[in-house]
Amino acid sequence: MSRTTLDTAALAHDLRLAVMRFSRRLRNQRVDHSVTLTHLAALSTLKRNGPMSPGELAAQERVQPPSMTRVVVALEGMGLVTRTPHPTDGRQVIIDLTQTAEDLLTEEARAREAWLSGQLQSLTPEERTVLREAAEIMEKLAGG
Amino acid sequence: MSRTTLDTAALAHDLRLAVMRFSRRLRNQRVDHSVTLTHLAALSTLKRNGPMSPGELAAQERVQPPSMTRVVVALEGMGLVTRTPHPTDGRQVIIDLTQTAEDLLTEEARAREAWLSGQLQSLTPEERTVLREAAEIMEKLAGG
DNA sequence: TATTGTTATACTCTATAACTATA
DNA sequence: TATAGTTATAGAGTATAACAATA
Repeated sequence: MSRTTLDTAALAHDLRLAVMRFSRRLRNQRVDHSVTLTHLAALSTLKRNGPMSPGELAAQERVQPPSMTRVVVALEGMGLVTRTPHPTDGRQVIIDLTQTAEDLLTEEARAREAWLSGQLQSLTPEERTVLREAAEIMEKLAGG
Repeated sequence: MSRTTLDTAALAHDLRLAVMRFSRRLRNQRVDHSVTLTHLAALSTLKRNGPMSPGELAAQERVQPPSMTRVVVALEGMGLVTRTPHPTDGRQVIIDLTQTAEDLLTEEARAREAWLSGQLQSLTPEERTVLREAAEIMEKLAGG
C-alpha cells in the first residue's frame, strides 16, 4: 500500500467518526422540539431552491421518496408547506413553503443555529475557512 | 450585524446541511448489514483508546448512557465485546474487544471504508488536507 | 447522598416492498 | 410499461425517566 493510500484510509476513519459525532451534537442541540432537524433541512432546501416535487426534494436531501413523504406529511400537518397539483402532470405534486414557514426559518436562522454560530465565532478565521471549504467537499461527496 | 457575524450564520447553515447529507450518505453506504455504523464507531473507539466503562464510551461517542447500553448489549450478543467487573469499583464494568472484533475491524478497514476511501482518493491532496483539518475542528466542536 | 449502569418506554429517522394513479 | 407518489411495515438510533446496586 502506498503512503497516500495509507493516509487516505486513516482520513476515512477519522472523518467518519468526526462527522458522526458532530452530527449527533447538532441534532441534540435542538431547543424548539416541534420542528426537527430533518424537517428544518427540508424547509431550508425549499427556501433556497424554490418549490419542487417530493421526489426532487428527496433527491436533494439524499433520502428515499417514502422518507420524504413522511417529512412532507408532517410539515403539511404543521401548516409549514402546501401541496398543490402539478399544472400539466397529474402524477406530480408541488411542495411550497407557507408564510408561517418563512417566518419560522427567519426565526430559526437566529435561534436554532445560535449554538453552532456561537461555536463558529469562537474559531479562528482560518478554521472557518477550512470548514467552509470542507462543507463544499462534503456536499460533493454526498452527491457523487 | 457585522460582516463576520453574517458570514458565520451562512457557514452554520451550509455546514449543517452538508454534515447531515454526508452522514446520511455514510450510513447508507453500508454493505455488511450485520454490524451497523454506530456499532462500528463504538468498536473503533475501543480499538483506538483501549478498554473502558460504558459511561466513558458513551461520553466519547457523545451519546447518553442508555443508548450505549443498547449498543454494548448488541455487541456482546454478537461476541464482539466482553463485559468484566471493575477490579475495585463494583458499580463499574469494563468493556473490551474480543479477537473476533479485532479481526472484524481489520476487515472493515479494508471493506467498509472502501467507498469513502475511494471517494477521498479521487480528491486533490489539497482537498484531503482540508478534510483532515476539518475533521479535527469538528471533533473539537462536538466535544466542546 | 452520589455515581454507575440498566430497564422501560417512546419518538425520530430512514429504508424496502407493495400499491395507486397518471403518462 | 414507466414514472411519481403514497401506504404499510420494519429496523436503527437515540432520548428521558425511573430503578438497582455500589461507593
